Amino acid sequence: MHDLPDPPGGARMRDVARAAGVSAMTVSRALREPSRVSPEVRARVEAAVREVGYVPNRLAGSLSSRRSDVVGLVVPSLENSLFAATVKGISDVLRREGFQLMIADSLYSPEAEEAAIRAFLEQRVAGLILHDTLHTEATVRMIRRAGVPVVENGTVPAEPLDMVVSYSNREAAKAMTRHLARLGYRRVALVTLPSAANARSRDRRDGFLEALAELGRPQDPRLMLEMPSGLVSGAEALARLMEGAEPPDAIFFAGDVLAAGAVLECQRRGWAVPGKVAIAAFDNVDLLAQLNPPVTTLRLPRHEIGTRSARMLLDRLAGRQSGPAVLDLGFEIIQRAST
Amino acid sequence: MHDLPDPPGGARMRDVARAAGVSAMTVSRALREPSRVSPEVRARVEAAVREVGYVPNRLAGSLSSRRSDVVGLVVPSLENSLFAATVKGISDVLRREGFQLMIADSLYSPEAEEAAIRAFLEQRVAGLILHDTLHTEATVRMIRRAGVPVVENGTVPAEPLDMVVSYSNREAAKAMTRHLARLGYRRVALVTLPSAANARSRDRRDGFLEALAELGRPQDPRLMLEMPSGLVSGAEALARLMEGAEPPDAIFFAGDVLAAGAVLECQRRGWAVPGKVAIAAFDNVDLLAQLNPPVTTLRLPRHEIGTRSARMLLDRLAGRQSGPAVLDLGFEIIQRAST
DNA sequence: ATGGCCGTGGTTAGCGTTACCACGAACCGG
DNA sequence: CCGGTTCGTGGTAACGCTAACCACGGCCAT
Repeated sequence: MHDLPDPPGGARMRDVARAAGVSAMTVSRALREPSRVSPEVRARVEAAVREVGYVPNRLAGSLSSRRSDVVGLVVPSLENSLFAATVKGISDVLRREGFQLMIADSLYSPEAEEAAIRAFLEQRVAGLILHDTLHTEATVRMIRRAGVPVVENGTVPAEPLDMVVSYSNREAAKAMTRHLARLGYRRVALVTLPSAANARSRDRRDGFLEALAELGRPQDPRLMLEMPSGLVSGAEALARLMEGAEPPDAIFFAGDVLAAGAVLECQRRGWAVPGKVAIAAFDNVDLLAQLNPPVTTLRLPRHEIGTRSARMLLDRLAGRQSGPAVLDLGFEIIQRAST
Repeated sequence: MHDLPDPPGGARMRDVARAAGVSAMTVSRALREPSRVSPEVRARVEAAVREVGYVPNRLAGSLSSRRSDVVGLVVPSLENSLFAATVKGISDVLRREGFQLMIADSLYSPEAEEAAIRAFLEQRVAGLILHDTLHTEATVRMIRRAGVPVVENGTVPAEPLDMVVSYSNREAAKAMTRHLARLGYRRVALVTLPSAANARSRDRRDGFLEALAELGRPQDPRLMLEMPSGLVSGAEALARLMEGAEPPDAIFFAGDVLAAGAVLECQRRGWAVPGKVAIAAFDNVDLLAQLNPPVTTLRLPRHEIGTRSARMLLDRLAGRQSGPAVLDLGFEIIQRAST
């Protein structure tokens, strides 16, 4: 909280009004509903605005009108480029509609998310977009009480808070697992991010297991691994899985850039991919297409999740849409040379 | 701009006051300066806050106090992970100090930046952090008039608006060019991002040329190329440079992931790096360390730029620091196997 | 002509908070 | 034991804007 040096240049609406020879109310109208003001007055007001360098005070405006044009967004991490695509999609839509974006990271912690959401509600955001679907009880209560519309993004949750725009992590993992089986791989391993604080990881693991069950294959704990995020981590996962007694013939890296790290490690070890082991990834980062070999992966509508989330939120705010809604945007398998 | 559904759950300060049996003013104090209120009253107020589910309205608070706890940040792109590190640094500091982050992308356009800044000033942000140093005249006027503190980040500008936290793109490019010369490379090529709307690219080119001049080497236009961002683009740059009559023996990719794209292309073509051609990059993205061979690059203090920028801004807001200041955080060469 | 109605602009009363000042009660040294 | 601090609290007036009325003049239809 700190000083707002308005004083010297801070022209207020009444200064504009004086300069234009009208009342403050007319200035307000000329700015927000130009059609309700005569053309001459409108021109005088516009000239006066430029003359005095007026910058409207939305704090005052929002307080008075009880509306806000700020949307709060919480992502698990600001550094992960996967979320960046979604953020970009959100921002694109908000900009066009004249909304502002307030952003915070939850660090994958529901408590940190709660703090961020509380701060957003204090700023009286018009709506929230949350990239995690796991919330504390206090968070849910707070949001309900505030009556603010919410879009959740990370996966398709069992009990949506309000609106949802996502793809299904479970279905995506299941589809890729089946795909690998169809290609003839018999021992498919799964590497996920730590599932403890990450519902998406759990969903992917569930999808993987479901596919195995459908295929009538046994679960083999030696073929499942949790690894932290990062290229190095992917290389290590590869090493660990391959040095076992019955190594996998295919590895599905269900997260982040793990798969890329593994492919690069295969290069170093001189292992043929998919000759020695096939590798599949979860997210279509462009690096995967450029690796040697290019990596089979899923195309997830990251950017569209952003645009549709923002649009859905704004529709609700504009009263164009009413109830909760769940939008599953699906996914697509991109078969490349690595499998 | 849309409806703020305060009504049902929207407890105001006076509701808390009533529940606690004190005046609204006392509630305000209990919340902001607990030490100035007796322990019993403080406890009653805290209980009342929980009881009625009170969420302070910072719009009203800021309007009244003429302070704000929101910082506006403009980055060129929300998708580029290079900026993500800086954003993260900023966010980390702001969170700890109880500030909020409003973010927008300029798309590398000064006009879009102007629009974003105007919107931020309308929201009465306490300060601005700008990742570009190229601004329209109107932008400069607006910021000056608003009297809001600003930190610029992208490079060390000729005429700082206010405060600056950065490394010098020119010095960094110069250092890497000298480094390559020292390693014995005779024909060093430079690939930059399009310099038209990107002051950083120009700075890097200037640094490169300065180094050549110091080394007494001629400029060779066939050894300079501008390419858009991306891995594919790096591969193409490599191809173009190498198919010339007198190809370079080293290429300095001064931006983004171009270098990575080039190394991957070399793998595909079976070209030894650095046997056939040496490759150096500009930014220390972790991919570069994992490629085969690992790529020589610069370590730039991206995260620290964020933390220091935020801290400098908050120091100014707290009156702990006064004048403009330029902080050059330097860089470091990481020599790896690719050169 | 005259009543009503639109199109325009002004007036008033907040929005929910904080700054500022006032006030009474304890407290304290001379 | 009394004038002056200090401490804790409350009242009031903004902060800059907008919602909701209200006023006024001109215009048409009857």
